Amino acid sequence: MIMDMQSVADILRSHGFKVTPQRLAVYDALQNTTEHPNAEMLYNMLLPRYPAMSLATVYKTMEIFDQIGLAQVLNIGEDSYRYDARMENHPHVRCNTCGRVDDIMEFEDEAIMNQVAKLSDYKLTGRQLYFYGECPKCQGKKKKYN
Amino acid sequence: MIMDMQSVADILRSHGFKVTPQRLAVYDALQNTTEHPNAEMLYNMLLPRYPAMSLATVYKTMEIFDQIGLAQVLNIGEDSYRYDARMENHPHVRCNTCGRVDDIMEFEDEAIMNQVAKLSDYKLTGRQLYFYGECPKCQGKKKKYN
DNA sequence: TTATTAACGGATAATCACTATCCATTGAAT
DNA sequence: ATTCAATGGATAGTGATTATCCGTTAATAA
Repeated sequence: MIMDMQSVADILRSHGFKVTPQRLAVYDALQNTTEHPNAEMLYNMLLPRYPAMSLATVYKTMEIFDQIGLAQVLNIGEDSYRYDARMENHPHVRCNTCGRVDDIMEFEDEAIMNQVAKLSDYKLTGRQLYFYGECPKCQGKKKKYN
Repeated sequence: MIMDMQSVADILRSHGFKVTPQRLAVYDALQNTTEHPNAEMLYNMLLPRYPAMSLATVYKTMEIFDQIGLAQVLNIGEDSYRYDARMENHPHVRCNTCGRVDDIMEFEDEAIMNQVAKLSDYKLTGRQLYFYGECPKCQGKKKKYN
């Protein structure tokens, strides 16, 4: 769960990818935020320290991270993908008012998987569970999204 | 759950939208398929009978249906949206091999909603549950997606 | 340490699903 | 039947993501 830069470098190399300052910087930025940034948010987070950073590099890096299991891609029903460095499969909640996306950790989903497997006849390999509502701070405000 | 064309017409009118042959045709096509088509699939389904149909009309119609509760929009992690005329909230499963998307009906999700509400402090209003795996026909074949 | 080279980063063009715009046509209220 | 705002179709525009190109760099070997 905790992933230091040495481990990230090892995983990159073990999959035949080079270890570059940009890739480590992207990983570091993603790991040190809880806001599930999209590519542009990551780009803007990195720009102050890496003025030469390119948005294309962020996309290419995230594609690699997704491939080799260093990040997962979220499709929360917005116009862009969001990224998450937490690799344990867990549900997400988005606030319809402020747009923030939170992790739901410690969610027990084995019962769900069994129920779905039984109802569907599929051999299940993954899942994405998204919930929508009002976050604690926004309850009572007027909706902005959806 | 069963929605005849008269009811569709009434719902459109009651929301201030006009009833047009195109809108009824789109609804009819969507209701009579189980494959969760995206806009282009719907467009191609309609083309033989409505040669003047426009892809833009499909998109505009689906946006209205989504607004007034005649269809729901799915984000299954593909490059396009899929649509579903079944309005009861229910999970979906996509086959990683053939790409088909199936409904999971009769899924009991009250326990999940309660669990998530407790873990998140959100006031929940909706959810989208997506599962991935191999459909019965594809089990044993080699993966095509993801 | 240097040489070599395939992979990489950055800039930018291209792609493609979706949306906005424009205008002739049409549903529906009078 | 008349009127007119809403609509459909054609098409241009948008914006997130991807592909391309080329000078640079990480990694391996000399």
